[in-house]
Amino acid sequence: MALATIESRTEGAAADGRKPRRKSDLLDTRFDRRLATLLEHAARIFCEKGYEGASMRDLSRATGMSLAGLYHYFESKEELLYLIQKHTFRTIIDQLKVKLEGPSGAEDRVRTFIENHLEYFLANKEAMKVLTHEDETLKNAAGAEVRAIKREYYGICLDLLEDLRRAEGLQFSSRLAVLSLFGMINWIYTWHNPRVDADARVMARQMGDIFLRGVLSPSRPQRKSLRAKS
Amino acid sequence: MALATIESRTEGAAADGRKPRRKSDLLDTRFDRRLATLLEHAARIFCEKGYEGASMRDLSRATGMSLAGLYHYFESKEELLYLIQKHTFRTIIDQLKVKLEGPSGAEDRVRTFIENHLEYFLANKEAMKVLTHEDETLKNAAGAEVRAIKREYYGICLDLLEDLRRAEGLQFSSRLAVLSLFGMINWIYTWHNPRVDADARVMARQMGDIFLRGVLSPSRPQRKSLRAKS
DNA sequence: ATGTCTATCGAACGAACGTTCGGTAACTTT
DNA sequence: AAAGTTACCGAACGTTCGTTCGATAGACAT
Repeated sequence: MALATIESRTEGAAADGRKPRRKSDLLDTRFDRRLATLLEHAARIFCEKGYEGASMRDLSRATGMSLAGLYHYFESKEELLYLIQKHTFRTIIDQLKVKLEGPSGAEDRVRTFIENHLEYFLANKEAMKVLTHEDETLKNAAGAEVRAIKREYYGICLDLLEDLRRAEGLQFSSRLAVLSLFGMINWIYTWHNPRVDADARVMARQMGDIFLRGVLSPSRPQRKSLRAKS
Repeated sequence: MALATIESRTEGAAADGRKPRRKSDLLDTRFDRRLATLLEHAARIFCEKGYEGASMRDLSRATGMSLAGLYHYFESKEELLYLIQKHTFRTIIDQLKVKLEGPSGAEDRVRTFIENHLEYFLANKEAMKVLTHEDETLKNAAGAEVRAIKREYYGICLDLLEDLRRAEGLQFSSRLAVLSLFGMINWIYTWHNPRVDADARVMARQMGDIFLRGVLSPSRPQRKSLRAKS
């Protein structure tokens, strides 16, 4: 039930039932800009204390806006999380699609995927941690919508890997490959330290090496018996 | 301050300041057994709703024990999380050490690590998700202790990988390798479905293949130029 | 039989939570 | 100048939270 409002708010003002706006859309963008900075603060707070652990009073304190004033920009704490997750996911997907537009080899395309993910992840650590960590937090319609976007992202990666598998004439479980890759590149939010770790470009190169060699190498004969089997 | 109590409770009753127990230790084990089942229920609830989202009333309902009665077995919700995390981590490490006792090749030892991790993970999904997901939740002394155990576990894996690197005369960043591996094997809690995915043994084999080939393969010449670089 | 210890409970406490209400001051449109 | 809209606020509401208090009933020791 909340989703209807959510969607009308975020999917273009022209579609909803209100009167046509006569003022310049400057006011519209002022609203949007203010909302955007609220979302930024919220992402930081959700990142630091977790969604459940964060309070509206935390956000009020961080933004200097009164508790009641916040509700002028969204209608619930849940919608806050929804807006953060949806925007973050859409942005990373849109950015990826642009980078995949030109023709390129199957391996390069997978490397582009990894690089795009890590670049966006490290440039938007807080929002990406909220996206990753609060994966199962949203329920109902809003949760379903975010989960659908996630499936789209997963599907793109799966397609890239299956293209690669076909191009190289190899055999491996695409599902396991995607999920292993996602593990590698998502887990990063638990450990990456910009003062000791390389930047996104370099790390995409290194992780891409590990993953792609692992997936592309022919299975070499086991040096030793791998435990009793058959 | 809470940690002192926590430690005296969990590190053997003989060391604390109480009178020597005259009753048979049957009562002691009854207490411990009851506590253990409470911890099991708590792990399931923390797993389902997250630590912050779970309430003591949830635990009371799930166990059939009154809200007040729970506090006979631990002194705070925080200690509950601490006990779950500490016990889970210690058990997986102890189990690993046993399996690593015999002499074996460097690669097999890494495979043993992966297999042990996945086996324990899938056999104790709930506790392991709580361990993984509520990584940064505990603060102060209890948090520091769990973090120290985690560092021990990380260190074991790092040593195994450096042994392997030396044995094979290869060059790769051990830090990145460990953390990539941890990503692969920890991320599993977000997707593993026993009805569609293989069991721990098989998955350890497959993930081990990807990871080890990736780390062990010599860097093959790039088929295509990898973007403009130099 | 009496006193101590263990396990448990109903009821309550104060704090914090997400959210709402009624108002106000500034700005826009008429 | 009047009317309407937008952007906010202080104060409160009802709920839920983690935790504590005082009591009780059985088990065990003296």
